[in-house]
Amino acid sequence: MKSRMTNQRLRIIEYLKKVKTHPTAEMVYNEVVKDLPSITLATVYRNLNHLAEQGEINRFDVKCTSHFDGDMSFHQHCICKKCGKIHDLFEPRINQDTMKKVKSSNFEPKSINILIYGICKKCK
Amino acid sequence: MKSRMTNQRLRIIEYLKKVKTHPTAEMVYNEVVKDLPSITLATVYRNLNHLAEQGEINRFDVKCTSHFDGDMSFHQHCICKKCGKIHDLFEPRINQDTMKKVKSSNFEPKSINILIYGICKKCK
DNA sequence: CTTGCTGCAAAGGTTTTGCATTGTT
DNA sequence: AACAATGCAAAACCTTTGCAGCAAG
Repeated sequence: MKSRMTNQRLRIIEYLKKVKTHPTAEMVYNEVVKDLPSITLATVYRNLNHLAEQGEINRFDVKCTSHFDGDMSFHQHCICKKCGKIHDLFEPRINQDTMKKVKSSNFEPKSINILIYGICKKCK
Repeated sequence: MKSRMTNQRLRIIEYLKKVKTHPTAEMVYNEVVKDLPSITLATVYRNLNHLAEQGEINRFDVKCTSHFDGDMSFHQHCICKKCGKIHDLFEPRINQDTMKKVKSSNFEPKSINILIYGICKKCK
């Protein structure tokens, strides 16, 4: 099936590529609805799923909630168990090494999610 | 609060330490209920949460569903986008390196989840 | 005997879906 | 003109919670 670029999809992409947070579907909705008052959560979900499917954005799940990341560069996510904040760690080597090992195990990787749970420096 | 070892908890731990799959709460329930017919899903959830909290088992979320792993050794999970199966990859170095980098960034890690999405060798 | 744990049932939160309509290409 | 995408409302799913009774320490 061929993709069509709608206003809704465009705004969602723009927003995700702009922010450095890792918003949930609802957070994306809350932002995008400011410009497109008629958009619905269902549309946001359908677009996020579509974009993740296409490899345009990254998704990772924390406690039964998906988070979306417009930054497709190799990095990691540190999730604080106390405050819940998600911090980026930029160590591309780790993902590259993982890629290499995975490939040589005969698994064809499409995306890699590295999540570290713990306590952030503010909370400790 | 002090932990108590109940029959329910014991069976759940035994099951998770034994299997090499990465069952969801429902899968754990379906197994454990065979021995303990009166156990409920709620109890399974409460125990899984408790055990994960205590660092006795590992949890990772895929598509709004938690999976639990009794194997606490450093390894990675490859998730096939076609058949949904989760395969283990044993490359402890990757987790060790990640640990080191995270610590030097001043984040105190408790657990690390490395999830690789892609296509398994059977499916391609 | 204290209080953590369980079973039950109900509720909460996130995500998906059917359908008629709209809007891209 | 095709058919992908949308809005709306309802449903599907997974997970948590309040409460009274039970049982481990």
